Amino acid sequence: MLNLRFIQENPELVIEKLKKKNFDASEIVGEISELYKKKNEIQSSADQVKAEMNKLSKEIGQLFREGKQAEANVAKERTSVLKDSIKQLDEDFAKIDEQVFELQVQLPNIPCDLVPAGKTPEDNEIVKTGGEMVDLGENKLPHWELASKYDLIDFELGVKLTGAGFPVYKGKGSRLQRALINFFLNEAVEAGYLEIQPPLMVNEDSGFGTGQLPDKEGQMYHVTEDNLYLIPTAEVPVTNLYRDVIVDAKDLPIKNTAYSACFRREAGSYGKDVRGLNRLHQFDKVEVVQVAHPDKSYAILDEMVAHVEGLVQKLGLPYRILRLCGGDMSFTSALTYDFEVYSAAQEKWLEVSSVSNFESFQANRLKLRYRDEQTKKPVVAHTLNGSALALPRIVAALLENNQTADGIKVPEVLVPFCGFDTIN
RNA sequence: GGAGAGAUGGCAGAGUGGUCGAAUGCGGCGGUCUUGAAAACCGUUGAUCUUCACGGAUCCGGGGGUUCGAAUCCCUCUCUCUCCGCCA
Repeated sequence: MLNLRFIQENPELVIEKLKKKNFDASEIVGEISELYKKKNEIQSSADQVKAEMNKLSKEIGQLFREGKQAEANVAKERTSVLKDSIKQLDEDFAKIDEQVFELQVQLPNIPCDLVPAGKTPEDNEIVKTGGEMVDLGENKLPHWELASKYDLIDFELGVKLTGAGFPVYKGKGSRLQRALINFFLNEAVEAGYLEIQPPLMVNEDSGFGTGQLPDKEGQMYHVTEDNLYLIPTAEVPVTNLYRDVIVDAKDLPIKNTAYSACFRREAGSYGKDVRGLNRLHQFDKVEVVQVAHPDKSYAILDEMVAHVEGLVQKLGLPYRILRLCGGDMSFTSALTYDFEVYSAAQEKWLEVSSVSNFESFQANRLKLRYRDEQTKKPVVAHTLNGSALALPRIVAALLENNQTADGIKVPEVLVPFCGFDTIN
């Protein structure tokens, strides 16, 4: 969420910048401004009355100790007016504070200047294309057919056990998954990330901290009995490690990586987008998260993009990197790069990673700060994260792109992890 | 699931109605001493809101109440720990 003071001091800027996200903030910002002024007025009145009350209470205590009962009782009578007034002011304050907060959380993050204008995915900017496109010829099979041909993934069994979108991986299919997870984690650890194994369920506070709640409630599986949410990404528990934390400036950047299963309800998805591995309710992903000094966060974003690029290159997949346009970006992001790999049988690009700088948007919610070395004061940090990588679509592309008449070739980098070089 | 205990500053831990944003210890920071370091000693060390500033207000798990006055008393919720049961 955006800082209140920042909104108050830069209303025009906020409105102008949010236009790029196709968000008309003028009404909300206007209301916030008005309420904020009122809030300050109430607070200053309340503070004054409270100060008087505190003073009076001390005097009464003093009188009692001196045994001046009568004087004390006279003074007591004067407090009742103050008391009522405090109660009223506190109520008004709480109400208006709540109103401001509700408006505040409705404002999306401000996109950074690099973000291209646009409304739909077609407006995203392709910043780089890499890897070799393969020509599979006539007999190419989509990954779901390959998965069934080599008995790697059983979608029907998943339906039997749970429902659509919960595939069962078998044999070399399962081992390939495990190999990818290990490969990705090793690469991240080598790049200096600390490996974390987070809980797969989080509470409401954590959901709020990273921005899933309150708005995207419907995207997460909710265990109502215990009021816990299944994580849609390891970003949620890992970033929330730093909720309500003030870190030393010298500990920045903090680099964490985590493998986790991810759970998404994907309400509203339908059609051929959900075929095979293209869109699942449960999938595996390795995530990288960083907590950064504000001055460094954009350099770090580039570093993270380079890390993810290294992964797809090592896997030998044709890829492209997109800079998301204002209309396609998430609510919380200031700048996002998406990675897509080309799935040669489906003949389409599949999103496999999203790397974002949230600047202080999450950190404001999280109360995640670092202590400035000069001023010794807490300053809100920046947070970033990226998939490195999400497995299903990587698997889809690997199966499709590497298919031959004799079987599916496994990328060399994965062979040490899975123990075979061909699926046949 | 049953029974009990507890939640205080970075950590440990005191505080059962006013002088308590809170003793003390550890840790952190600055200094003295030292060739340097350690030890010792001295000082310092929470956050938020508000104000140009002085200052003021709020915060002892969350919410509510009693009182002139609450970390302290009452109600309620949440969470944690211990023991028993069950169990990977």
